[in-house]
Amino acid sequence: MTEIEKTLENHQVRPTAMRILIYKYLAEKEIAVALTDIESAFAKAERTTLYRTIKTFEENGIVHYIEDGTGITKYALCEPGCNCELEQDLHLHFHCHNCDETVCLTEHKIPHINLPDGYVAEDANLVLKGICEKCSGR
Amino acid sequence: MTEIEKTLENHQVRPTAMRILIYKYLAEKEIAVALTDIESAFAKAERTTLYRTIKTFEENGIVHYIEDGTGITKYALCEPGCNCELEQDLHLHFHCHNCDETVCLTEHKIPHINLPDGYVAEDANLVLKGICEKCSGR
DNA sequence: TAAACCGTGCAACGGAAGTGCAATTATCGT
DNA sequence: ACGATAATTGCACTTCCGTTGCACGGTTTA
Repeated sequence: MTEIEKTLENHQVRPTAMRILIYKYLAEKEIAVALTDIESAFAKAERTTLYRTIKTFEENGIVHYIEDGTGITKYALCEPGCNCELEQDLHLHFHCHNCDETVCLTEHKIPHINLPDGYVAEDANLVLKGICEKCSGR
Repeated sequence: MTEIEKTLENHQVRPTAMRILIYKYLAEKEIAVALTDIESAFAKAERTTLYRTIKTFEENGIVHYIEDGTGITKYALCEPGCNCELEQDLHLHFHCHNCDETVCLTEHKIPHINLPDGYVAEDANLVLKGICEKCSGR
């Protein structure tokens, strides 16, 4: 049994061929991917299957989804031990408007914000936008 | 000439009847509104007209759009003197998952973040999610 | 082994965003 | 005041993405 299969089982996800392939794809990509990206990578597979696979991954804490402001939901593998539900675990994301890629900046957490009375924050989403490392030419 | 008409002209937008109505609607609402909200408020008007009106408003700095993570673009009037293009002018937004309303917290600015080398941030979007003042019962 | 369950494929739906074009309305120069 | 011109609006249609229902097939479990 491979590492990937173990990982999937650890998250109560049965390691089918499709799921292993998609997991591998996500692991190789260093950026957040949209459903359409996975579709073009796996042109032979059904759109629905990919959709439900990523949905299963999400529900079982294998990936987290990212709203980068493009209106298209993207996904990225959770870090080992990441707990996306807790506010202090929330990292920020960077969206490059040149290459349209979104990356997780896992080491950068969202700073705590003091809200007005009556507001209770349970979640947060911070997306910085601009030019990424690759496109800025360093 | 009313205040609203003056405001529109200040932003190089011709004050048509439709636009004045929509501006008034936005001004009365204290929360960010989606296109569909405007549609239901102005059921008699054409969807496209509303769409293009809000687009015009946006291009001329009358409203700014908000990505609150629901996948639906929302809009809110800019504060007088607000300059949404400058990073230091970016305020944050709060989305309540109970009433599904999004409010601008204009007095709360997005804190500055130090990015890794090569990344150039030009814009930012921060949405806090939870229970709003109205729904938390204070 | 039969039954239950889960994953996958196929088809179709629905909402939201966007476009092209014709018709109407407002603006401007003369 | 009038026609030319440009901006605004209405209508029809398209596209894209996310989502669901249903049926088939393989796998697991009693």
